[in-house]
Amino acid sequence: MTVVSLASPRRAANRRRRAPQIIEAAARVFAERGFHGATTQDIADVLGIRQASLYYYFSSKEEALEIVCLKGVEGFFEAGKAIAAGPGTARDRLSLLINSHLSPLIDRADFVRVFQRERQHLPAESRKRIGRWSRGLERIFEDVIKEGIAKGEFRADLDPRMATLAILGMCNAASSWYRKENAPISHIAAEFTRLVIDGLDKPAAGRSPRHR
Amino acid sequence: MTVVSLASPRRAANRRRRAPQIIEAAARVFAERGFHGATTQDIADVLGIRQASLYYYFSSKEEALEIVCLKGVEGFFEAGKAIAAGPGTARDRLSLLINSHLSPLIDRADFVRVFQRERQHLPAESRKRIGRWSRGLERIFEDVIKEGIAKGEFRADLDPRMATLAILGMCNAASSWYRKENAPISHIAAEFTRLVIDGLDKPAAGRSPRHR
DNA sequence: AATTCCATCTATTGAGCTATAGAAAAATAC
DNA sequence: GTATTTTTCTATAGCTCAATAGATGGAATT
Repeated sequence: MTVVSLASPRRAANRRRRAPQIIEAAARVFAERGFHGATTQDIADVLGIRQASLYYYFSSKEEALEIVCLKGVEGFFEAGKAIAAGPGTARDRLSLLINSHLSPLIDRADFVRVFQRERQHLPAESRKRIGRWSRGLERIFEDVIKEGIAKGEFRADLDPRMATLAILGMCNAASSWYRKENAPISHIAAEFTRLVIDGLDKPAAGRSPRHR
Repeated sequence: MTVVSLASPRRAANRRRRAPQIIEAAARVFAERGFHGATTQDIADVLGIRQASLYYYFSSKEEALEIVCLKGVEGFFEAGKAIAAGPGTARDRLSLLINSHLSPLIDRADFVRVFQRERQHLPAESRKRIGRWSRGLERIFEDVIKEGIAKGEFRADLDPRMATLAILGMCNAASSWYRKENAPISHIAAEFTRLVIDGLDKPAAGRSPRHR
């Protein structure tokens, strides 16, 4: 009978260290050239290994894309749900949502970018699964906005769907310019929040600030 | 000596009718699958002709992409410049800019989408040329916002660069959802404008509306 | 009717890419 | 230090795709 050798701690650790490097390289290359524009050779070049060696870590290019996309959304949804269900005014929670939506750019920009732009090229199965999360996140924003309207914090004549799409579009776009602009995420989030809540307009003189 | 026969009106007209169809098919396919994900066979299928026949109309797939991208920006910049230089308050002009930026979605959505997402795959030469237009458009928005601040219409504590990127991101994102949402462009533009100028916040009771 | 020109077709080349098979080397265990 | 397991390598099969060359049929021209 075959003795199934338990993976030794050290071996498992090695692999656990290597696999993420492979996926990070894939994320970088996919982010730069797009899924179909990138070759597995490009990924191997980043790592300094042979193209075929990659297939020890994933069994197809599409699987690599799926792993990258998963890392691009994971956390997003849970964090959002917690914020939406948490305490505070709709304003407060919307502000936190914007922050939470932007902060993965700090350390996972390539993953987020790939998730945003390349998930359409996933095989139907995983695309649907990931699409569900995405729509879930939309709803979280939309519900907070609706609540804000219902509670009289936000304008009643607002189209909450449009507002949601506007805010998400604004945040998502940041993934494509935030490197070039080198503004800290905290600043971007603060400006976005203020813009969304108060607008560009200057309050007329002699009035007290509405909040804060 | 060779007699160069002038293109007959009818023939020229035929070609003038056909070439745009070819490019429209390319736009559709590029928009759907991305430049590298799309094959020339896909384009030919839309038109019901053979793959090789396309090369009568363009000399490479990249050239087709360039033509599509050009149709995706043409007009944008001129229209924006005219609005920015025109009459009205900064508020008014910003509103017009948002409108003008969204309206090509009505009849050129695929072209706009391809311009936004696939222009990175153009050869260096044309990518730079098109990038220049794009940055020009950013400046138009940014200048109007700066003017609004200078004239006291907009908040003085605003970061005009962030505001510009926020507004453009918001508008550009519309190309990826406006078909599904079936809201008329005029409504989207109106909601976006209001959001950007006034924000989500409900003015405190007892105050007069700030404008309009 | 003969000729010229246009649009599309058939056929094919050649390059580039993913993925597999099996060998080699490196790391780890006994 | 020998055996085992993990990781990477070489080699290549098999496919897809962009692009070229030259033929064909029909419309327009003379």
